[in-house]
Amino acid sequence: MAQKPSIPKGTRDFSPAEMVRRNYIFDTIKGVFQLYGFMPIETPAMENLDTLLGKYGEEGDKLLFKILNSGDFLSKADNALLNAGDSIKVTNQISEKGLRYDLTVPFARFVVQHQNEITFPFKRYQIQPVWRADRPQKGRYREFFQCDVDVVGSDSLLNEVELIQIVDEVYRQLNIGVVIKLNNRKVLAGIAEIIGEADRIVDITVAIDKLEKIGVDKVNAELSERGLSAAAIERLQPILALSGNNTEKLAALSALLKSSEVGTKGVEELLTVLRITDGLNLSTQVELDLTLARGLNYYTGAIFEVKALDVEIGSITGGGRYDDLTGIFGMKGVSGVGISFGADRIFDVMNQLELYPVDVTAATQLLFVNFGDTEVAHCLKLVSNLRQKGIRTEIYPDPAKMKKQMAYADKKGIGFVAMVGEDEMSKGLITLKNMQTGEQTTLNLEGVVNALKA
RNA sequence: GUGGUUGUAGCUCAGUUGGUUAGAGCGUCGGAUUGUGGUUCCGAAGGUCGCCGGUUCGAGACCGGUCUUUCACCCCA
Repeated sequence: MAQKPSIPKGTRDFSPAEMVRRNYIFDTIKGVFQLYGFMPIETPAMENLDTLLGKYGEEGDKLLFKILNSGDFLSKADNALLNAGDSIKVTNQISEKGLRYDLTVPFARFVVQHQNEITFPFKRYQIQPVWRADRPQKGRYREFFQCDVDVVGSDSLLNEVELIQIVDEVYRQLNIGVVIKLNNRKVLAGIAEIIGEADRIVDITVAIDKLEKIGVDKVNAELSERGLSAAAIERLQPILALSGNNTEKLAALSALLKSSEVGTKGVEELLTVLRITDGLNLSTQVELDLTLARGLNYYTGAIFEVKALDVEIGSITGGGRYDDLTGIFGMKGVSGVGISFGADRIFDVMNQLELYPVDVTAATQLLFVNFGDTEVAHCLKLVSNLRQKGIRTEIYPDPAKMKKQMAYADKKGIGFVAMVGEDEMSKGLITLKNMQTGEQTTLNLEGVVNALKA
């Protein structure tokens, strides 16, 4: 063996057995999306860098995969910058395209670009890979699939509720136990406002997002490190200490945020969403979580995150409302809300918990043994006939030894083998072997169909 | 981007304080069985020990770099 070929860090190959399982996940998600009236779109893997840059924060920009310009790209670069080793500025000169980082921003670009062809509210879903130049880690890949559903052009909170229903339905079908965490950016803005640090909302949210993980003391320490005043941190404490069920938390929050207009609006939104979902008999628990703040900073209203209950793997679905994403591309006043299912993490969860139904295989049902040219010519007709009846049928391509052909069927998990040699040909029959029981019977075509359909 | 971890046959892994020709199980291929798989038996193929450099009479083992794996941090699906 010379050098072993390999694939880039953080990417994966998927075998047939894995693809069958992944497709089960994609098909389930797609099915639910369609049930709620969403239509598919696709966008290119690469976007112009100016579409992507500046939408995900400073960190996000760093994690973008950039594509080198074609041709003699160095000739257009500034030698002074090259010699100075200024990677960032040189990058701008030699790269103008990048791989998409998520599906939401390309979607916003799509909406603006096609606004005259779109009927609003526009409900679309999109299942495609995205790329992030992150360091791989548990449940973290550099290439992974997102399954996005978004509604743009409607302010109604009914959309938020429908997204929660979709989450509930998808995970009910996949049989994954989850909790839906809900928060609202306006509430977070309100909190920042009443503690007198309205412009530090990002620092505040990033820190309190870690509450559950590192505890209140370390959160306070981090807030202090991020430059928040001791007085502000002091005023934040009642909020960090909030407890009880959703209703109790919201009541307390409502009082705390009374003086903040935006905060009060956020509380109202949460109340509305929770009131409606309460009446829907969902099997998934919806939990108000004020520490839920991570995620893209273009969110302006609801924020969602879904965590698996039985596997430690970070969030498997996330999303929220963004009031002005299209504004960045020159189309004001269009609000959108959406969520994204992380297919690769869902795949990991399903694998760990072995949650696939037994019949999730698209394996061949019937293999015809190849006995030679004459027999093949005869069998091909039978094969076509069976395929037309919807039976997944193949014929072994080479006149190999029986043993080899049988072993092939065995390893591929093919349930039945058909043998048609001279004898069967002359009688117009088929010898059918059940690979599980070893039982063998000679039937006509109709008999084979019945045996396979049973 | 920062810090730790990993790398030996297709896969999972042994390999002693540095010492001749690097092993096992599983898998693959062939045969026992030229119209019968799973079990059994026999046999074979398959390695630049991740890569590059260094120390040494001698390196799979030690040192440095690099890539890869994996985990944490930042951040995030």
